[in-house]
Amino acid sequence: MKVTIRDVAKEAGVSPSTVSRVLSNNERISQETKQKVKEAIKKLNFKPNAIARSLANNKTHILGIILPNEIENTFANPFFIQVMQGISLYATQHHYYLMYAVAKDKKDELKYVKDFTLNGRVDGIVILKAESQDHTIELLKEMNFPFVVIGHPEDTDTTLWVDNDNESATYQVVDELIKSGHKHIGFIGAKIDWVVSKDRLEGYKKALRDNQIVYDEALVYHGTGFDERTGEEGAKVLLSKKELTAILTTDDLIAVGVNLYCNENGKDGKVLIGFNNTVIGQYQNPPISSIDIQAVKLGWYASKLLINQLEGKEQKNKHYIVETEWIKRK
Amino acid sequence: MKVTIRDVAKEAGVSPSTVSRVLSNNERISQETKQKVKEAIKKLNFKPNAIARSLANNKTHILGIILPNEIENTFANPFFIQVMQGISLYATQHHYYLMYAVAKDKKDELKYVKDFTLNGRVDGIVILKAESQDHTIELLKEMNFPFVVIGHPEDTDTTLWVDNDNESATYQVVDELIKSGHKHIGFIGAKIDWVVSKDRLEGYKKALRDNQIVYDEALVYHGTGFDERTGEEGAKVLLSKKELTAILTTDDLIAVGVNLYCNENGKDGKVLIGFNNTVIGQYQNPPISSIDIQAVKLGWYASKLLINQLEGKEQKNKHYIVETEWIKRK
DNA sequence: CTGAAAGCGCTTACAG
DNA sequence: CTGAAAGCGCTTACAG
Repeated sequence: MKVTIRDVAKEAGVSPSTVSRVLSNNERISQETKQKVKEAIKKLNFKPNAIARSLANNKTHILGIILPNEIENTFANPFFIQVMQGISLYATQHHYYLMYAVAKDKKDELKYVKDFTLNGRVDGIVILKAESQDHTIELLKEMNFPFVVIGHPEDTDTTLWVDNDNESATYQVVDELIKSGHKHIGFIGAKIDWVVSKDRLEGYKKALRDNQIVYDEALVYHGTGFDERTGEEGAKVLLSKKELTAILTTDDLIAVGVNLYCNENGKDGKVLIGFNNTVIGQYQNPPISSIDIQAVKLGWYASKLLINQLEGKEQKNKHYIVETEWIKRK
Repeated sequence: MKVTIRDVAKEAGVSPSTVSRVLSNNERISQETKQKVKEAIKKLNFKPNAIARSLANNKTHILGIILPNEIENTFANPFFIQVMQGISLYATQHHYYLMYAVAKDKKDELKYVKDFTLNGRVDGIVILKAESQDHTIELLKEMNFPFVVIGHPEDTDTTLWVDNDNESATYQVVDELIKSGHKHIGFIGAKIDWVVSKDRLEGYKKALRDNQIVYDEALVYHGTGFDERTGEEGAKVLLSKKELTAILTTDDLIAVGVNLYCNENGKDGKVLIGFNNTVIGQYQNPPISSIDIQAVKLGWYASKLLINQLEGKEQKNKHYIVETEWIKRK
């Protein structure tokens, strides 16, 4: 039923080896036989079996993407699908395929990584969030299995990664806010375990310091995730202690939560800034300013780094910093 | 380096065939040898190679998901990632894996479907959007390749599919609006080529008819996608012709666009309804009512239908209707 | 430039 | 209950 390389060989009057060589574009094949084989391939509508190739080559040409544990809260956030799109953009152009798995928690994540790698399902892994002391990353390194991290792993030298410069992004915002007169600027972030949270807080601190403003813990709140609840909770906690004129949050959804709390409690008129430049921030009332992290590009570069490594290409850059863009609104 | 079934066989003092039988839980293996083999597997930390298994079995245990062409506009919409999560939920429980591809347009979609199927990369395909006269679906049927459609294909008998009852969802809303006094209800939808658009319009029409209201084309606008632009455009067009007290749209993002236009042009105070129950609608000012289509469930059932078919299970239901829920706000 | 043979790591019908 | 052998559909080192 299924047409194989043998059928093509018979049709073209050559050996299977020759057909295989034509398929892989081997140069030591005469134009003439190449032609014959190509015609036979066309005539029989032959498509090489990807699985058999993988087995013979010991390469799947598949990348495995692990969507991280906290995703459920965050599924409203277009970050993940945009990253997946970016990964896909580069990968398909270079004839790589993509598998994904949704991990319920960190343990689940490890399970999938083991499954994907040890059973030979994929050639490389894309990790979508780095924690400090990340067990998944440790395992992958130990196994010496190719992977790339979107985010900022602790070990920045040997690991492939792509990230924004989150520290300088928040630095820039806070610095500008201070220079335009704001004295009490709040910070509301997600889990402080996440490297991304730490980086963003660091820029906030540094900007204060460089402007001779004393860092005040009472203006900072660490929530659980990139969600509205964190925003509402954070606003409630911070605003009960201090008067703030601006609040920097680490996600548009958090900013939306803050906005909600402020509107409901007559605390409006504050400058609010989020991250990710989502539609939801854009259509808030008032619209929320946001730092665009360019998730598609993050995915694209991650894909590029990993695939280059898999193809054994020399690459000077073991990581990329994707520019952020502060979209000011109102 | 890599430990294979032969190493395990040697370690356990049996043949590779026996190891294979233990792996596949063949019943005709004595408890004793089963024990020996299991110990050897553990000792050597053996993991069977998925690719080799696939080749021998002629089954990949992989499902291919084609994310449709119009997705770029719609990436803000959590629908796709939720569906992917739902598919994953059922699939991983049943030891299936997932590949995805992002299709730029219909032609691209066909290309991926051909690639996935003809090269033997996947056992089944999930299509995320049905058009009328859908070439992808036609091809899959012609090839007799297992697939499931999320949405409502034209051929509802032989094809596996999962959908909401979009017609009755809009019927219910419009009927209730009329009964509570609304006489001029607008309808703003995405491309009318899409089956989902047709179904939603159909429910609107039927509710009018059942309430002895004449259908007026001037109250209906068909845009290009599930996006704000369609909403803004639609609002502009419809509201220049008629006074409307309520507008039913086929997506929260469309409703957001309508809201924007209304707020900016002093046309506020209208009852606005969207689809998908997204965070963005929820945090609009005023919040937008929405019909929750339960995208995770749509994915879950699609996965279930397809996998059951692949496993050769008898199934009476060749399709599922996932309940919608009208989330009323304000 | 081309072919025969062995191999990738499994599975399974056949034989015992 | 278990093993030897052939096979899944490719690739590639070896020989010519």
